[in-house]
Amino acid sequence: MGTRNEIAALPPEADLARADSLAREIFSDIANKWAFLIVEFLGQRTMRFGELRDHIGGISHKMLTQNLRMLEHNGLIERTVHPTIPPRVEYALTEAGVALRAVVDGMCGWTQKYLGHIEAARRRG
Amino acid sequence: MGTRNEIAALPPEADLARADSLAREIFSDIANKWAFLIVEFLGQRTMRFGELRDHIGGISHKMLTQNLRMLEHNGLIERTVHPTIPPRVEYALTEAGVALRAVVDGMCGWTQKYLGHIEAARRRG
DNA sequence: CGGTATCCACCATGATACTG
DNA sequence: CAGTATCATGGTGGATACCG
Repeated sequence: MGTRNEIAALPPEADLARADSLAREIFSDIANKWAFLIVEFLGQRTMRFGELRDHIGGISHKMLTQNLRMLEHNGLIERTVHPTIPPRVEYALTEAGVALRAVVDGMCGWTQKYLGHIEAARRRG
Repeated sequence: MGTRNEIAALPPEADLARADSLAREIFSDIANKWAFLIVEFLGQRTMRFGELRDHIGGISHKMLTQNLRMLEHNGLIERTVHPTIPPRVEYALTEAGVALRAVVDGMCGWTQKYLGHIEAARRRG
């Protein structure tokens, strides 16, 4: 996506949204704020469970676990357990995760770019 | 916020995630499946309420209304009422919405590209 | 430290009905 | 056709506690 031209010709991908149910299911799973934030932070570097929780902020232990499991199940992140005491568990993006990171970064960039626009819209309506 | 980033050259956008609460709030509002699907379909063309509902599929009247209001409130879509009988209401993307569409398209493309990868991951784990 | 399980409050959501 | 309101209800997600 990144530098692909505007809206010009944006074909097949478009109908993914209504396409087969598996694609739709995956799309719905991953298009949520926690998944995006996790991908964003793991995109910066590999992190441990606690680091991730602290960086994200405002996420409960349970939600983080749940989303990490979901992302792992879908092959976006890889979980490495170091059998030390205390345990050390590292999470890293897979290739698919890195690819998604580009999308999430696009969204981050979008948010920054249109922050003013949005504030203005809110004041109006 | 830190304008320096540890990784290659994925700039400031990265720390938006933890940046000011307004950006975070907007990010969290919009990073959800319904918002994405609405943006995706309105990106194809302007649509009426019912059309949108039918194209998206599986969304309740209430959820659609709610999300449309949220997107309008944030200045991503524009609502035009034609005072006919029966009423005709058209929804279209604003400039900000069109820009977000690029992101959503990226996500659609990603989903298609990694569908096989994901299926494989699911079978394994 | 990280994971799992349990409990429970609350809210998001769907269904339904009514209005303009 | 589109919007709003109301209601119930089940599921989401937070808090807590305990395990490895």
